Amino acid sequence: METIPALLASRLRTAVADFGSVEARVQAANDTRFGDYQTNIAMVLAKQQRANPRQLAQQIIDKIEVADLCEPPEIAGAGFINFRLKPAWLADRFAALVADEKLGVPAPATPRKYVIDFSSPNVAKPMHVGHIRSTILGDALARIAAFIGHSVVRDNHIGDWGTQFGMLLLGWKTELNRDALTADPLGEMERLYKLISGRSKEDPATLTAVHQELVRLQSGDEENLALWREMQRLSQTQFDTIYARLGITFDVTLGESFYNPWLKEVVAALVEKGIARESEGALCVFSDGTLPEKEDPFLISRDGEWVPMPALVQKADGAANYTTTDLATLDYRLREFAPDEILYVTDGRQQHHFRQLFAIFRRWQPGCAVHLNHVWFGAILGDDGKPFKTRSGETIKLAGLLDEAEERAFRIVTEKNPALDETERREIGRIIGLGAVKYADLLPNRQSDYIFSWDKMLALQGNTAPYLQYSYVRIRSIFRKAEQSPATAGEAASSPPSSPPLVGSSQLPLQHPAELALAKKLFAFGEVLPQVLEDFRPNLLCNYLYELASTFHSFFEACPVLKADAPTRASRLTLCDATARTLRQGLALLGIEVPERM
RNA sequence: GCGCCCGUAGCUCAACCGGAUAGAGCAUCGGAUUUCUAAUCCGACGGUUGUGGGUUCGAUUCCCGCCGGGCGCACCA
Repeated sequence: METIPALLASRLRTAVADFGSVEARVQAANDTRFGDYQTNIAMVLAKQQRANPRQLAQQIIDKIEVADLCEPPEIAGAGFINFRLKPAWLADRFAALVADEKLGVPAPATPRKYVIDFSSPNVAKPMHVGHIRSTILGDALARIAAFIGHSVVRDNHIGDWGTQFGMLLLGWKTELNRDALTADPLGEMERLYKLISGRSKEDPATLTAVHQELVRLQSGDEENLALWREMQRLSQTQFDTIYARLGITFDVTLGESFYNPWLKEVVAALVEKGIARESEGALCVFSDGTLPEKEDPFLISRDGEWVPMPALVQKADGAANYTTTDLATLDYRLREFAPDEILYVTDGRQQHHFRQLFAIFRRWQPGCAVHLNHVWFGAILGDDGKPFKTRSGETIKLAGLLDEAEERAFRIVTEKNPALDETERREIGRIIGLGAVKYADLLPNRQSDYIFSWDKMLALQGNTAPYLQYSYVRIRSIFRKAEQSPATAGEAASSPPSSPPLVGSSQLPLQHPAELALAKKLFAFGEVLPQVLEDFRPNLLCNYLYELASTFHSFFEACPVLKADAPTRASRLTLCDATARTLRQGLALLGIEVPERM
């Protein structure tokens, strides 16, 4: 289903063809006084041709053929062209929207294949608040891309290899508390890591022992490998528990270690192609001088001079590192999945790493058409504006955070709706608590740092998940009542709000301003979703859903549904049904569930 | 020092590749409920968009300088 702006834009393109070539952009009017949609095409064209914008606008209006869908367009301000849709067309359009399973989201011109690399926890470390944004953001993007009609591979790249295992192995062999391991495996492994890490900073002998354990692991020592596998297994169990709670799945879960067999080849290929060379014992990639200095990821300015900032692909001790693994991973993904796009959802501190990685890859495989995107995000901060930690300076564990969210939500449900039995209150608390956490994380612009606040996150007023869920609940309540009361012929959608159109297109008298506002807001779902994927910004979807919910609540207050006369009642029920479906689908795309009552 | 990001209402944040009178929520104040869930709605208050220039019909948005903050800067990932 084509969106309204796309429809108007195509009409504009035809009308403007004689005047020059310019991209026709149509957007929803920001004020109903101006109509429903607007374009600044005449002003853009006028600037291009040093012509009078209002005159050009008039010429465009004279030529454009839109009489079937809107009133004669009007010129306003410096040269805006405003469109006001005809009520009859609006009604037809609304009927089509209601009948559309995808709620007006247009099919992509060319479906693409996305590999989305997100979450990426580390073995032997509990998942903490630092993992939440990658996990939730990546999941939302995956859901959105799939819903639009792209194909998606969800790829969890586990940190299962690296120098931390030297510490863990030594700790495991010398300090392991079996009971603690049984009770809380990740807590115990974390304790061991911290213990040895602290000790090795002061004691050279410990440091040597740590290094020996690492070397033994890397050279294939059976005992160490077995312990390492045990740590992996215990960790994966914990990850799976968290992902199950969050409703998140992966198509591919592979550790960094999986790519070890290819590391030598990658390095050899880079050397052979002259991309990497030896420097201070390490193998490095230097600038090839094709980029301006400021944009070159292999240069850095020191004291007014541009000096090399190479990327290491092999350390002086012969071991590979992060960059090498990422190159091997990238190559593997291309061979295995042949994606059009790869998304790396990580925090913003890794921007330089990915710029280097992408640049090396382009030199290594110049013909490859894949788009590489570093979808980065800002930090989560505490009240003090510093990285979010507990009072004692510990990182906040994800499992505990989710527990607390559910518990707080449960207490609120109990307070608001004590009549429900405890099982149901628990379930509602779970849905609301998890929804609140996810929504609070997705709402800010992803590149901003944001301040974590329990109160804000679980606030039930304002732009929050519970507010959106409540809109849905109110609608469901209407339909429950509609079933009880003697329904007039042929309406009353029963349980799942995915019903077919309740009435025919000719019977949708959208007249009340609140009805029209709601219908127009519903049209916008299909306009917003592609934008979300364009810049990987789910916050646009959050804002849309909030506006939709807010528009619905206004409608709900202004327009009685069940008490309205027959044709109005039917059209209002249809509005409610479409709103419920859009809210439920929109929240589902953010990984958020809706309760039937709350 | 250099690079990236940021600076918008008392607080937390928006603003769709430059668009019309910069929007929300929280907080504060005032109103609405015998009516489909008041976890709601309606209204008021609140701004020199850090600062100084520039480009433009038009700038929170683009360019330059300055002030302030965060992050990063070769053998960790």
